[in-house]
Formats: sequence, C-alpha cells, structure tokens
Amino acid sequence: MEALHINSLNHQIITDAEIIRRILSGEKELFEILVRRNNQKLFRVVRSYLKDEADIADIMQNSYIKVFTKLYQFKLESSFSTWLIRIAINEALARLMEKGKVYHINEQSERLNKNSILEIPDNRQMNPQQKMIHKEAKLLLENAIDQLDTKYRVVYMMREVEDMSLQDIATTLDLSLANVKVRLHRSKAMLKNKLFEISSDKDIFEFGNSKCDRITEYVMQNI
DNA sequence: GCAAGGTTTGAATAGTGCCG
DNA sequence: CGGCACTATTCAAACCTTGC
Repeated sequence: MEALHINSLNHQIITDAEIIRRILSGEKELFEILVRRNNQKLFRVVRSYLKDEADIADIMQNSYIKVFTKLYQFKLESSFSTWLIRIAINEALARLMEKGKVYHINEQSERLNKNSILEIPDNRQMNPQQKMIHKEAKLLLENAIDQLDTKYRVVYMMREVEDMSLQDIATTLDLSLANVKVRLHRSKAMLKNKLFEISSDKDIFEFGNSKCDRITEYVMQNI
C-alpha cells in the first residue's frame, strides 16, 4: 500500500521542491521519490568516476544519506539533482583519493560486467538483425566512453546521456561555461576516433531495476 | 526576426618533457 | 638549470539551431 502510494506520487507531476518541503515537514518516506527520480542519473555520473560496482553503490548510498541529513540546508531555488550530483562527485573524488589512484582502462574492463550507462530505446519493433546491430553499437559506444579521460567522460555523460544543460554541468562541476563547451566538443571528437579503434567485445554497465531497488531500500532504511 | 542555448574554432596560456 | 618544442587547457567570440 505504501509502495503504491509512493509509486503513484512518483508519476504525478510533483516538483522536487514540493517533495523536499513535505519531507522537511515530516513526510520522510517521500525521500524515496527523490531517490528513484535521480538513481539513474546519479549512477551514470558516479560511474564516470568509479568503476567498481560496490564502490559505486556505496557512494550513491552515502550521498543520498548525506543529502537527506542536510536537506534543510538545501536552497530551493537551485536544482536538487545538481546539488545531489555535486555531493556525489565529492564523495567519489574522496574515494579515489583514498584509493590513491585513478583507474586505468585495462584494469577496469575486467570488472565491468553489466552496468549499462546507455539505454537502448524500446526495440521490440526491430528485427533480430537490427537488434544485434543496435546492441553491438551500444557496446562499442560504452567501451569508447569508458576510455575517455574522466573529465571528458563526465561532461559527455551529463550532456549527451542525461541531457543536462551546459550551464547545469558547469555549475555542478564548478567549471566555466566555455570550458564545459570545449570539453564536450573534445569528448565527441575523441569518441569518434575511439569508435574506429575499438574492437573488443566486453559487456559493460547496466543499472538494472534490482540494483535501483536495492539502493533505494538501503537509503530508506538508513535515513 | 529575435533570443536563448548549443557548437565550433582560433588564440593565449600553462604544463611537460627533452636536450645541452 | 635554462631554453625550446610540443601538447593540453582555457577563454572568447563567431556561427548555428531551435522555439516562440
């Protein structure tokens, strides 16, 4: 019954600001809506920094909990997701510092299994051959994205996959607008080159529903 | 047609590695 | 260490696209 309530609210047009207002006045369970709304986006951003699935889940959970505990500090005039992503990025960077390293592509590849950063649109109408081509293209692109430098990967993911505005990206990453523009341009150029080079067939990145539920559940139990 | 947002490009500057 | 060449990064501005 509770789940049904949350679900129906999630699909209603209820703004983040309104949800936050209600959470702050006691309806703490509504935080689940914010978590579900932002899970995919947050995953992709964190995934741009960290490769290990356990690390990613950990950072996401920590970020949500941190955000929840500081929700009263949130300024309603800015975007909730931008704020959340910024906190998550800081967490991710801190984790990288702890580990004292930045991943290199060869060591990443082995542990990447099913975390898809890209969604295939509804492809039920495709014939098997088209589906196969689509799947191959997606794998190639994911591989290419993964080989980009973190700073380019993050910008590319935010813009092309999450459809964030350049201004939001600049704010979130604390970069100038001009810088975001150039990084985006470069990331595309690099991807283009890489796509010609890539020939491996590793499966990568899927953020499935079960994972989404797991993280949501964990966060809701810990706030 | 205009404004806003996005893309592309050129120039300036900073960083890095090599050589004497 | 200093000078030089090369590469990467940043910024500014021109240009393009889209929605109204």
